[in-house]
Amino acid sequence: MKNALTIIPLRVVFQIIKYGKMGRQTTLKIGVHELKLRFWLIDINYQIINREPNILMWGVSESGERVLVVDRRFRPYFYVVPRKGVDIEMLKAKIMKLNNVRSPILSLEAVEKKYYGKPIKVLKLVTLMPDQVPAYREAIKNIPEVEDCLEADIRFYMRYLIDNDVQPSGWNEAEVVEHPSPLKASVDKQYILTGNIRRVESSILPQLKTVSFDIEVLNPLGNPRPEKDPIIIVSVVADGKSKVQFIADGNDDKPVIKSFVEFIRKLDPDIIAGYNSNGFDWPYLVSRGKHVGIKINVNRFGGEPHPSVYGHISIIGRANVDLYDFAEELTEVKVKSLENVADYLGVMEKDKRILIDWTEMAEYWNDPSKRPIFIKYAMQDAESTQGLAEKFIPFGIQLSSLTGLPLDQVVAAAVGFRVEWFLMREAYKQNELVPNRIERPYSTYKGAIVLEPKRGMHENIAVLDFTSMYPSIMIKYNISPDTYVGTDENIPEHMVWKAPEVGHKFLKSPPGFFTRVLKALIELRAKLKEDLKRLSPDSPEYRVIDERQRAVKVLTNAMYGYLGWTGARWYCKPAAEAITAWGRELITKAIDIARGLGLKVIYGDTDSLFVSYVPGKIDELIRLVREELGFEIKVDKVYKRVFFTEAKKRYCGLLIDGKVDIVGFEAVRGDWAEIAKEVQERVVNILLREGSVEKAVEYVKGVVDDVRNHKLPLSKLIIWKTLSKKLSEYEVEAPHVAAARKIVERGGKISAGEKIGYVIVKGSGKLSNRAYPYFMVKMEDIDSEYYIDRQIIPAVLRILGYFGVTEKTLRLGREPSKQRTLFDFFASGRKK
DNA sequence: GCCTTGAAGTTACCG
DNA sequence: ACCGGTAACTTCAAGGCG
Repeated sequence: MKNALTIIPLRVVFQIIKYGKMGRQTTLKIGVHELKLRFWLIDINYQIINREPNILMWGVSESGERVLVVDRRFRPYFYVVPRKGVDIEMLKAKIMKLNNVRSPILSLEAVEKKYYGKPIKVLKLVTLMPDQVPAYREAIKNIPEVEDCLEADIRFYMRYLIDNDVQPSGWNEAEVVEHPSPLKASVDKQYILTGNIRRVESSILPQLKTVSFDIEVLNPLGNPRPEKDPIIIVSVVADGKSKVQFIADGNDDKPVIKSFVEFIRKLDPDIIAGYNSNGFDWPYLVSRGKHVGIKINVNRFGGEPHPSVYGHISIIGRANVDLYDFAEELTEVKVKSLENVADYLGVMEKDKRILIDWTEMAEYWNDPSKRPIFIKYAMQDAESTQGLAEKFIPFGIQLSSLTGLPLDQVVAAAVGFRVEWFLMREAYKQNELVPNRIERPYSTYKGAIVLEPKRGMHENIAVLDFTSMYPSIMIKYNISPDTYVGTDENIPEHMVWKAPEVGHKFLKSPPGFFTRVLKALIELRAKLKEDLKRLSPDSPEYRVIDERQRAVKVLTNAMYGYLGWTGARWYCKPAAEAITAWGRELITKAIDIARGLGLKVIYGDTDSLFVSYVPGKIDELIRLVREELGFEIKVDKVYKRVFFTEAKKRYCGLLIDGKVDIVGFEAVRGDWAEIAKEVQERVVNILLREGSVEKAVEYVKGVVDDVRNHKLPLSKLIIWKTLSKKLSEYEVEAPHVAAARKIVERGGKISAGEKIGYVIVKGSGKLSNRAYPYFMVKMEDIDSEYYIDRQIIPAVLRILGYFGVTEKTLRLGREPSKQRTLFDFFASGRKK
């Protein structure tokens, strides 16, 4: 069955083939068999061939062949919106005067579209070459009768995907013939589209050839220079198992680069995965290649990787995926090194692998006895990368087919752009025009409510939350840019929903663009979840559909934020503002209902409420919220004990299943020293599980002692902070900025977005002066008192302070009289 | 000139 | 380059004092 014929001869069509050099073309009409080809789309681009734009779709056929499907027929276009009252035929004539042989207007027709839900007649201008679109736009938008030009900034191949409903990272069916004049491309078969192309729904993935790789550069200062520093090792994992390494002989890396390039060309992978490969490996390979005279011609056209949209590197015909892009969304991992992420995901345990800091690399490489360890380390990096690829790429594939962005782009694109491409596809299907992206000043609006927590230890607390609060609000009140009723519009009150506090109005009907999209997304997710129930959790389809429902969820939840993003095409501040206003009203009313039932409300944030766990009353609360407010609320979790300080957004609790939750505190932040986080976590555990303040205090004292005596690894003292902008842009010399400068002074390279790991050394004056990059410092230089006074004690007192523990106690000795047991502090349930 | 204080700058979290 | 709300740290400059 696997080798079943997938290319079915359909009918004989007449194919017009042009050949010959420019200006001397001969046309030939021949009969060829048209076939129906099913292929999974990996990448798409376009190329001008014979003075025509050709859409090139790179994919895998059902029978596992690499295919290139070419469509020569598609032409770029955009819309011209006439000003009110302008005669469209007159405008058409005026625009046609711009027509010329060099950039011909292929057609200019009036079409009926909708713009923000309103019917509108616009002109659709079709040109020959994609680059003529912006040229015509610039010329036309200044015509006095023209209101605006729309959709003139959509990349040609994206236009193609949208208009033909072709899905990247998914199956498509195309009516094709074998390409009469195949291009020089590394594929098994080439076809040319003669009929239709359409998407095919399927939860089966093709066998994709995947390669994971990692390069090692000998860099003495942490600042690899392509003119000098060789690529000493390239490690590769092919198809999830075969491991290959290219290792330099001495410092000559020419053979390494050359054989790696040959290897890729020969293996011809569909997906190439790296870790920070957009930021480092590919750019370095290309510039180093340039320096030593080797072309990194690894794309399916025999060309080099090149920088493309969203800061990613494009390799034509393949999906070049930088797994770091996924890691960025893993908020649990604070320092996103490959080994940390792999460890977190269970791909490769950190303490069971070789770790070599870049500072030690030269030493390992130059010492013949240590070099094998270094080589093994490099291989482990590629293996970790491969492990990450297996964890992340299935989700990326679903995001890609859902949003319509090619895999390599969707991974690199920010959330806002993913939402936007999804919306643009929907807009096309619904005959809606896409608004232009315009530059707007940043603008704020009021957000959610956060309740003042009831300080102290509470027992038996349920956490209730609204199910998808913002999407539900959007659907219920039909909030969308096209249903928004401006203050100058006169619409009867009964026809609109009016937001509390802010007073923004939205038409009750018809359903707006966002409402329709959200309903469809929510229905789709429900359907996918149903499908999951019918599948075995170990089946490949289960994984595919599960990742798909996750992708749908992510998109649904980002819809509100998108409306409030000033960079959004469908930006609509009143809509975003109304959503949060209704959200505030909702939670306030829910609190009132809870209190009315006699439930104590301990805390709440945006869409959640912490209330005393009285099952009967909770059920009643859920019912009342459903019936009186029209929203769904559910019990998310139940705490046996939960502890709040006076601070919002910070609490810790013991769940009924025995798990300890820490929210917001230092222990879950990435910018505190590991030792402080570790101690705080342990203290929280002792307190919540055992209820012993004394035990916690004793434990802290022990650690304080260890720190004083330097009885811990330096790594636990490193404070990691992101350098969010260029060094020159800082107004204040913060410690991590000062540490970063010290790296630069030493010859290292630091760029915006990097995490700086620093420690505080002994001395006087500003902290910044005493902040040094961790690799420049020895344990004996460490200022232990800083770590005790400004890291461990504050983190610990945040919790223990409530129980009467003082700084003095922790530093010097105990004050038993002042300490009470945990059970003296229950703020509820004990004093009847 | 020294010390206190509060504003400003900065980061990372919560939902 | 999805939102606002929030805690907490360090720096920095202004203001008070002598």
